[in-house]
Amino acid sequence: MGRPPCCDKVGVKKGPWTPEEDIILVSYIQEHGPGNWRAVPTNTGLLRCSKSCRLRWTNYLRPGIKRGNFTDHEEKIIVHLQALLGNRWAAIASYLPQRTDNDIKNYWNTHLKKKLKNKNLQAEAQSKDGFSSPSSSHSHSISRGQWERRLQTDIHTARQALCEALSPEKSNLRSELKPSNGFLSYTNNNSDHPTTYASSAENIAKLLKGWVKSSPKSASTAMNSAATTQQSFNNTESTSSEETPRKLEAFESMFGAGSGFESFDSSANSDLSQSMSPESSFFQGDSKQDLNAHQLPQLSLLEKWLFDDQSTSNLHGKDYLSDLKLDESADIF
DNA sequence: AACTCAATCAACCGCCTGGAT
DNA sequence: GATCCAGGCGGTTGATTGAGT
Repeated sequence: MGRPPCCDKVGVKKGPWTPEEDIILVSYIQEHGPGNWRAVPTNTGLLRCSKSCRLRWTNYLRPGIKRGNFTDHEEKIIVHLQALLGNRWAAIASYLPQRTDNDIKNYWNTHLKKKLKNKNLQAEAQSKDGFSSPSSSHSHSISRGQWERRLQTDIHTARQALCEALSPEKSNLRSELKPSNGFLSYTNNNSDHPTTYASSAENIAKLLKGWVKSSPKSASTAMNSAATTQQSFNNTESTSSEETPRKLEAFESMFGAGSGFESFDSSANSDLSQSMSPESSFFQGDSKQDLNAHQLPQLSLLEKWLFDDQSTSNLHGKDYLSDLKLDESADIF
């Protein structure tokens, strides 16, 4: 027989997470590290499904998450990776480790889809005026040879744009995307924003700021519990609102510098590096989904091709392209 | 000030895959 | 090999927020 069920759905709480729940979850993960989600609700007393706990952690609480304000470069990367990989948000997110797949998905659905639609409309309008458009609606009627050439052109265009997005003035972003073992791995070179647990405390603090406004009573309860957990205020940077600065200081003192969460980083990051590493999430996901074993080396080829040094891009681009069987590479789109 | 509507995004749902039994 | 479950993923929903009237 298999394992017991992850959670019985009776008595499981739904809806937005409260700061109290966040604190409980974060405290538990600090102690035990992420993983074994099934045990989280029972061990913490949270009336949440294990899935919900995992989601809350991966999408909101885990360290190193950047929220809001997608940069132009990130936008370009998302657009081009979406063109290459389709709606495989986890795979796309693996190239932007500071972003969650949910965030990218939302951003795509709310912003980028519209932008691209407008662009397409413009292109269609132009084609009606006599301009030819590569994405015209007559594409289905073109011959296979034409289609293959067009595909190669599209791939080349996408690659150029992606290279453009990644270099050269975007060195800060590029520093985050380094080829490793043929794939991409994340290294955070930004000393201003180290990937420590404090960053997730900031996330919670930000959450609290909004939450305090809407429900000051329960917020103070949460903050009191946080404050009683650790009395010493060694506040370094306060993101607190003017209304509740001391409460947020209390919270940040709990999770911020010197709170012991740094030790969590060193221990938990090894776990995280597995759960968060681009290659693991990317290719584990692939292996589980539509990509078969034959397609994996092609994707790594594709990545190599995409992120190869631009100076050799044309030459190698052709080589890699010629290695890609058209029928199979078409599946990528 | 009150209302409507659109935009945003956190969270849920259902499905799939790999691993455990 | 069959069955069951945990974890992961993409699609979708619904509450909240902000802009416009």
